[in-house]
Amino acid sequence: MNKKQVTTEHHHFPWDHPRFRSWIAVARACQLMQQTLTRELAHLDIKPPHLDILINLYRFDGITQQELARKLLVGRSNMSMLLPQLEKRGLIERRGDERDKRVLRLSLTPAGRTLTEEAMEIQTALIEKSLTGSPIEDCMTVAQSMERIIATLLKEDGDREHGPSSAER
Amino acid sequence: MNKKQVTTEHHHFPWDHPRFRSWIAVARACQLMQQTLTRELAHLDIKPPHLDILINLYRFDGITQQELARKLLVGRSNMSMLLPQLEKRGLIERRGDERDKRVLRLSLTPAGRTLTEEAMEIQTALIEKSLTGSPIEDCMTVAQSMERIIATLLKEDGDREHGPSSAER
DNA sequence: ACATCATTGTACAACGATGAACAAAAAGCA
DNA sequence: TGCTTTTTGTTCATCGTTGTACAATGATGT
Repeated sequence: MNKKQVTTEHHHFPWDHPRFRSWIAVARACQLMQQTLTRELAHLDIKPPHLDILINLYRFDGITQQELARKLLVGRSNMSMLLPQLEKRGLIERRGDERDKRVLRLSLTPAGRTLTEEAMEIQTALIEKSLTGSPIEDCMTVAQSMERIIATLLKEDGDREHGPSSAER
Repeated sequence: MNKKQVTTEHHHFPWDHPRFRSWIAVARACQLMQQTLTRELAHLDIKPPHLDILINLYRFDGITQQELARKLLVGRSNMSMLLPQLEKRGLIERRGDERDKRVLRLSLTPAGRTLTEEAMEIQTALIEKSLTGSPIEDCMTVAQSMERIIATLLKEDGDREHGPSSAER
């Protein structure tokens, strides 16, 4: 009687679906990771959104606000709110492009680069610590699944709006 | 010289770490899923946070605000802001417990239950559609990895605060 | 050249999430 | 009993995110 007499696979409730349960776990893990990162980043006086920006400037010097927003999957207005803060703190610079006077090209200051390296170290350590329980091959499986999901969602998402997106980060 | 003379595995940059790249994919997938769900839920006039609440009331009738907040991994104040909205819309009820006059016990109204079922259908469909590219066994691997991450983060997280947490959702 | 449309960044109002401070009720302990 | 501590929920200020509307600039087409 320990099979609960459930012989059908009707899945009356969402939480009986294996994919649903999987995704809930993903969402909760993400939420927790974000909260933990927020705490561990606190003494640098930055938050995950700022770090996302800094890392992208670290990789892609001279990027524009538009491109940055697209990589981070956020709206342009978001960048217009956050970037002036980082600029006032002397972490980034915004220079207008001469050939296209609409765009602002972004780059890290030396102080910004130093801070970014410290913050990336913290983030990397946190991720390593959280994922040491999972073998590398499992991580690759996870990555593949997530890439597929991203591709699926981005397809119907990109159709409706901002043109061809990449979001490679 | 196109191998950049890097023969070691030193991983100078975070994005060279396989676990780091895996996690970035997870975070981006989560972000996209949330945005997509927000859009598909729009015509019901609710957002993912509301749905999270409703689903938990659907499963755990008579739960308190504190318990609900702990399951959702958010602060109590958050519930104090959101629940009155849902109550005014006639989707939930809040009745004071007689034996403990501090707590408010939450339950869905018939209208709330109906709406929750509609919303869950939308969410389930979205998840199924996004994950059909991944075989069930991969989903199970993902779920296991995420559970491990949740356990790891919750351990050091629960130490600092609210006592024993479960967050089973 | 001129009109039209698209793109880039900003301003603003609305909303969800957070942490701190607070009041009320309960629990623990002398 | 009376005191302290804990728990539960609320209030408030702050912050990140979104969508809309807008101005400036560039691109396109006639």
